[in-house]
Amino acid sequence: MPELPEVETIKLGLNELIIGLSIQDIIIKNHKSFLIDENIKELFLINHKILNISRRAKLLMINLDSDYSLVFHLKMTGQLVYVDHHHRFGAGHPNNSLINKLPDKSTRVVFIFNNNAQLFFNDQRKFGWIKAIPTSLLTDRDFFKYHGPEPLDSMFSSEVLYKRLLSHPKTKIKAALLNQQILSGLGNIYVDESLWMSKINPLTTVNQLTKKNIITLYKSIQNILNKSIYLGGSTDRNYVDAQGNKGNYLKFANVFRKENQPCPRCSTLIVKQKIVGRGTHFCPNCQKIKVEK
DNA sequence: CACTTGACCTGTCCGC
DNA sequence: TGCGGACAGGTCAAGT
Repeated sequence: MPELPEVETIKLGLNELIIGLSIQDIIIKNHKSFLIDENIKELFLINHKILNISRRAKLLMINLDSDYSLVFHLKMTGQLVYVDHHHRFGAGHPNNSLINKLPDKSTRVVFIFNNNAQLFFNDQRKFGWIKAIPTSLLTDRDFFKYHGPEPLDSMFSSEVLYKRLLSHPKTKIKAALLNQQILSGLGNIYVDESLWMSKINPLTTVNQLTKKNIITLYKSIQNILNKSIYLGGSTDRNYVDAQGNKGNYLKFANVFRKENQPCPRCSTLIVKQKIVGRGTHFCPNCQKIKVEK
């Protein structure tokens, strides 16, 4: 599930909801979701205040005044939903059905705050995880040493993308863009959407791409991610934001989950096929493999 | 080095 | 209606 825009949307939501609250208790219903030493929990988490929320790649961090951070990876089906039962029907709390049913059978961890509101970590497939890590270790030298650049960072450029892709010349572009070490934050949805916008066939190897292809790809990635953040991310199945609301990006998607529907550019029917182990959507007409002469 | 498969889990959908 | 298999926004490890 959550790729960069979804995690960013959750971050923006939590920023409006939980800054300044302190953690009163943590109920762990599924211990594999949050392996935590009891002493660390008591000393650095309980009774500590939330300073801010940040994101790196697909990871979300809740940074505490103990100099510890809660790090979340939502994997395929993770959700982080804030519920204030005392204000459930008040301003800013949409009366949506999900919120009114929490906790439910996929609730794995519950954080209870000093205002009695709760943050639910739900995760149907149990792939997601939470870790408590000293904030000082959450750097690109340390915890994020295997992550590529942020696609929306001002330091990221088409030259950076070109250079990083070219270190894997024989890799198919679909696999390269899913590789978090090359570029972080993209997943299956936004890779397919970016390749369509750039008119690049997902099976093209990196060394078959022209510099112009990569400039186009760079711009497409930034466009699509920004658009998706603006639209609150993509809800394919499980994803919801910090208040339990679905994202709207897929209403505007060009290829993802559009198999057998006409390509918005040329009306050829969109194809879905398994490429590098993932369901891949593309237009067989305007995303042809072009070998450089 | 690049690619495939299987694992981790639960739930849904589709065909028989 | 039931049952089996395929498939699902992600990432690892192991084997070819």
